[in-house]
Amino acid sequence: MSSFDPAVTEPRWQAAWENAGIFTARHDPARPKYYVLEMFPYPSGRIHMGHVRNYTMGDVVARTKAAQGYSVLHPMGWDAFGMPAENAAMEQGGHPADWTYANIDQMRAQMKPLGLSIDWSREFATCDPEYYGQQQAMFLDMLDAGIVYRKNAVVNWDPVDMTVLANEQVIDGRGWRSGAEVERRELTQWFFRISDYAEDLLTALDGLKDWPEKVRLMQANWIGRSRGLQMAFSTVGAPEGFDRLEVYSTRPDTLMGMSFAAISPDHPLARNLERHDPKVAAFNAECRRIGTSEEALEKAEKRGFDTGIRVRHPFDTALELPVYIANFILMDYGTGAIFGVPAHDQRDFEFATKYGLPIPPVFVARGADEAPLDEAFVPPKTEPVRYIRGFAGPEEQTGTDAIAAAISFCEEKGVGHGVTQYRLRDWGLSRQRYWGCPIPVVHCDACGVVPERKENLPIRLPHDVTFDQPGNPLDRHPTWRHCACPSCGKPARRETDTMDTFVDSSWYYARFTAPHAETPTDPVEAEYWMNVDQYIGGIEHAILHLLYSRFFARAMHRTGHLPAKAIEPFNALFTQGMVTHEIYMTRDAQGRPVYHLPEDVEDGKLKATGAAVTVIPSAKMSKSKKNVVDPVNIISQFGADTARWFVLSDSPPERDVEWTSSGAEAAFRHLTRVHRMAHEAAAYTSGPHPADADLARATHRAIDEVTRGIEGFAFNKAVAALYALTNAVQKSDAGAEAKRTALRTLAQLSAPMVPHLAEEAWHILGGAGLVAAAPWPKPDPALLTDDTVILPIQINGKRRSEIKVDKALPTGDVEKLVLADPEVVRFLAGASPKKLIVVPGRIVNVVL
RNA sequence: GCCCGAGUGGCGGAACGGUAGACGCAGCGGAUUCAAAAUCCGCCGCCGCAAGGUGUGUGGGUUCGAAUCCCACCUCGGGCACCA
Repeated sequence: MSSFDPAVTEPRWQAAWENAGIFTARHDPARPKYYVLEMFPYPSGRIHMGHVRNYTMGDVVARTKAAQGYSVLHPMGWDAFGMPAENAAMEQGGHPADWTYANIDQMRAQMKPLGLSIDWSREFATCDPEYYGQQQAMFLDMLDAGIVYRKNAVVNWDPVDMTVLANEQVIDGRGWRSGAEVERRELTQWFFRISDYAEDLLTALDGLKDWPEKVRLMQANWIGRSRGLQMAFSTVGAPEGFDRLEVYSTRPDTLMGMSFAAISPDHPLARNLERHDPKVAAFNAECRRIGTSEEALEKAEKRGFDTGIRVRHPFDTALELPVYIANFILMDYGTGAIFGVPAHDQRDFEFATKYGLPIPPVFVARGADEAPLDEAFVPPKTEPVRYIRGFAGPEEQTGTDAIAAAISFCEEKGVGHGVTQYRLRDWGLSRQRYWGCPIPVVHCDACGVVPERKENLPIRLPHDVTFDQPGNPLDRHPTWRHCACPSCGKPARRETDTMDTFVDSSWYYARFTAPHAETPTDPVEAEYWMNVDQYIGGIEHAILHLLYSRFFARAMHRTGHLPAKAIEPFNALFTQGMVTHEIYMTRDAQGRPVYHLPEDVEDGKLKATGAAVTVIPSAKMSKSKKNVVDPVNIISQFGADTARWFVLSDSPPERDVEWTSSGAEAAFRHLTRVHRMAHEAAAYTSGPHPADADLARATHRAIDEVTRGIEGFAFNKAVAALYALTNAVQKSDAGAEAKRTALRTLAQLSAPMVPHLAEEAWHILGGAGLVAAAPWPKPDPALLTDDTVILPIQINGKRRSEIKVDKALPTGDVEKLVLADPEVVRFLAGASPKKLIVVPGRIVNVVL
């Protein structure tokens, strides 16, 4: 009997699959198709356990669907543009393209031993000119269709490095390299009109039945539809042209509780004032140092600057209220100006407290009297409250009703009008960086902004660039930006901004259906393969990537690149958890923490020195904490099947899984056991046995549980069912043929998870052909049900006894048996029960 | 700060509102072995000799019955528009 040696068998079966060509996606109109996609990786250079988990899950689905008779598309590619390649070029020299393609080669070489059922013939990288050229073609179509436009927007500007910084490069308001205080700068940038699709993107969420509810909720909140009042205050003492101040509020019912107005530091009025008043300029500059991220703005201490300007209250024009510039007002939302109602908004409350403004309550809880507040009173809008400073609708009403009444009232009085607003902002796609898809437009002194001609695509990135100085190398390239105007032919300049990498990942799923087409998509292939039937990736992409992809599919449809059915490109979504590991730490002489790789630690001690390590609870694997397990090492030690089996075991896929060496060893042990059992069963000689029927039952129960586990994305439960079947075969007295049959089924059911071992076992047990090509087993319903059932008996909700009854026994007979049960008799002590609840086939509860 | 999740034995977890702890890990006992490894068999929430009690982050509530539903809170994680 040969021993279990994955290092030998895994490459052998991978070669067998390749020779059979069974993973090549085939456009076969006679068969239903199934498109499985995992979020493609960024080519960092090394795969990590998170990748293994993600791709193994997709592989389980792909292999199961293939066995169930679908024509499966399961592709792989690379999200290859982005900042890390430029950072590497700056830090280590070299070129982003060389770095990226070398990383791709390494990662592909690390992935192939996993034995994934991927159609590698469809592989591409988003930095391939063949890919980004088609992206440029779509950009031009979208420009033509009015989906793309230019406007000014703020960026983080590092005044020392003279470069634009990403939010993650701004640390405590300073540039990560230069340490200089970051400024906000306005640049003219390209935008997608995603906000035009806000309503559709919101309402269509209801149709995404196979998406996690939490993702739909997060997207709905992100889009943030609100109904409110837009109105103008007349101003006193404002500069010319600012005699009115437009505000938007979702709580117009609280208008009588207003004690100030506030505008964004980027509001036109604030900008006007700062030109004449150095104090305003200084305050605004201070605000702009917070950066551009909403998180930073919200967390910053609330500060304001009294402009001296006043606004008149629309319902009491004698009342004049101060206008502040405030650092927490966003220019992008509403009109960039608000009226502050401190009694019913916590931010306004803090602001009013700080600046000594009045806090008049508009409403109080039902039955309560007006009293000074020590925090804002913000009950749910659905809760009825009593309005003491209301002006529309009854005294007692819900916030929702009061808002509607306030809008109607204001519209009647001509004070303002009801509007529907969205929090969702247009998608800025311009990046002042080299390693991205060039935006295919030309700036001509005579013709303005001119789209490049499609026949000139792709506009390729120049290779001869350097990263020895900060800023965008495209800007300082000696020749690249000089070109002829596509319209008038005179000398002109190329756009040197490139596209946000979210653009690249917003349509790769469509490109996989025809990766080498001469147009962005091939209508015939897109029609057959779209949509993605199952998309799998991290929850961190719940909002941006998925929302952008949903928008882009709509934009592609409008420009003729996708069929109507593909505007929601992902039929089903699954978001998987992270792979975590304990962190091992010691301290150096200065008391600073020093982290250690798991492979250098044994029994809580460093292998090298024997020093005890501090164990910090599990966290996401990260290089800085060194709590990483390299899949390459695991594969060389145990084989790919062990890594695959581990990441599917124990934890539910949507939750984090903690990697432990004992778990990996257990996985390996289990696979070894199955291998050994296959050999033993193959050598068995014994006739039929009465236990054969029980084993068949166990087998069919496993078919049922594993199939439901896989289809319900509960791989951990499928794994548990496979353990149970393995145990059942081991303990069974069944005859040789019955055991072989059970083990062949075990091999089939295991094949999506541990495909190499499954092939090996299938082969040993005399299965025909490849198990990867064998049809998925179906459970026999007759073998799934039991005639008798154990019925637990509760007394006052506590389990006290049980009876074994025929499943079909009428409730009346069950009641008689229950009342005769010794435990029940003992508890009743002669009395009769108050109530007797029989849930047929499940439980009995006796209420005393 | 705002939005969204998650919390069950020593550990990972299982459980249509119906026997809490399936399955795995660790641990303990036994078989096999000259011995060990490997393997196999059994036990295993906590308190208790037992009877029994108790138990799903905390505190309330709904229900014949709550890990599951509702309210409040605590802790941890994801996202916050230029990280991917």
